Amino acid sequence: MRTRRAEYSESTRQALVDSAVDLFTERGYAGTSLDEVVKRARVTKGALYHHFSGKQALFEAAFARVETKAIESLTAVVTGDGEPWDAAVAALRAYVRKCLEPEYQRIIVHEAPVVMGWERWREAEEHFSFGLLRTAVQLLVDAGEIEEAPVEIMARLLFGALSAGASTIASSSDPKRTGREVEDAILRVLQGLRKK
Amino acid sequence: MRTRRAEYSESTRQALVDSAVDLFTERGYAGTSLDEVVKRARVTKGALYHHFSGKQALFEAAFARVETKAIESLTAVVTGDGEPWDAAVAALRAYVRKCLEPEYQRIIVHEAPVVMGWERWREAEEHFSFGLLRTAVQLLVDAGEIEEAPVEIMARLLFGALSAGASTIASSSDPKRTGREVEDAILRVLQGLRKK
DNA sequence: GTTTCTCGCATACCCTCGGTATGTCATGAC
DNA sequence: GTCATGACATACCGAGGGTATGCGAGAAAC
Repeated sequence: MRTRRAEYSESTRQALVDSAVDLFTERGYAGTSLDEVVKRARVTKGALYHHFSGKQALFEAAFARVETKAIESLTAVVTGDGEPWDAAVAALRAYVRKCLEPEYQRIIVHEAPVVMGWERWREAEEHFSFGLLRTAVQLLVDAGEIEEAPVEIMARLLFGALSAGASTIASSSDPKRTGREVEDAILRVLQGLRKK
Repeated sequence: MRTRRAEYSESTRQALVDSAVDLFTERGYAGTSLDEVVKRARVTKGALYHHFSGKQALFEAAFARVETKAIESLTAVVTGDGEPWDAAVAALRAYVRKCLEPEYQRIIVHEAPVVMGWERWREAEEHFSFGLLRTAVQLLVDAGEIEEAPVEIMARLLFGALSAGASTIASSSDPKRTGREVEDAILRVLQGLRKK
């Protein structure tokens, strides 16, 4: 039986992470002060330091929150029914759409590599979206849809291209048109890799 | 006739930018304090604030320094002699090599999008490496080597993929092997876009 | 039911660092 | 030689991350 105290504690922690996600999305890591985070969560810094060792740890919790939510929706797409090719195309589309969400783009794509450092970010991503993307590429290779290739590398290039594409769409004056162009370009690249 | 004062002033400014490049490369923007930059340049903060409106302006000067140097070497490759196809391949190779340089990777690829904000970074890159990469893609389209396509978008995806590839090489335990794999993968992608 | 313990906070404080305001002096103009 | 200017140097301030300590609500023990 879970105590009321444990419940309150967890609720406070959630509120802190929720507030951090909102503020990091809006202002970035450097532009967000811990005082604002705690104010928004209706606690004080003591509570924050009780749950997290510092600002970076809070960021990593925010990162994990956003990515956990992301892979919930992406996993079904990657491992779903249908031809491997169609599943891969659907996964890439879904990933681009995910990158268009403000919190994913700001926290995962833009801020995390710098805040966490590239290597730590890369390592974390193995268990989240990048891991899924690599699975999608692996499934294509296994199904014989594309030539044998170092899956890791191919997935890395795709990951870089997709997030660049999404950032381009997000900052476009005509996101619909840019979105179609990005999608077409990605499909062309993928088609070019396909075995005949 | 240039005065001695003007000369000293320019020398001080250079020293500040040089120091900033070194420290931003080593520690990133957030991890570099202005006191360290001025100490390394053998001046005080008054001098820094005379030449730059703040830390961000100093970063932008560092960015411009690193990119100006980068395009010096990249321009010849993009617009050099030889078949358009070969020139494009050479340009991509040269760009990956450039991304492997610690200062380019840290300041341009990792830090700038966050410090300057994605849109400001993108705008600045139009006049630097990205602009050159787009030229390379444009030359391929003009020469009929690849199908008609929105050059801007294709260049953006490539830019994202190449910098992700370079970051992967830089953090690899076997950079030589990873380097070859990245190169092969990029060539395959490019080959897949080629008109038959 | 009462007392004691624990831990989840709240508060006060400290130091670093980006930025501001003011003063000084080396250089250049006349 | 005198005066003006601008290229600095220095002192100061407040924001913000982090540390240390105290308090009290909830849980456990009796």
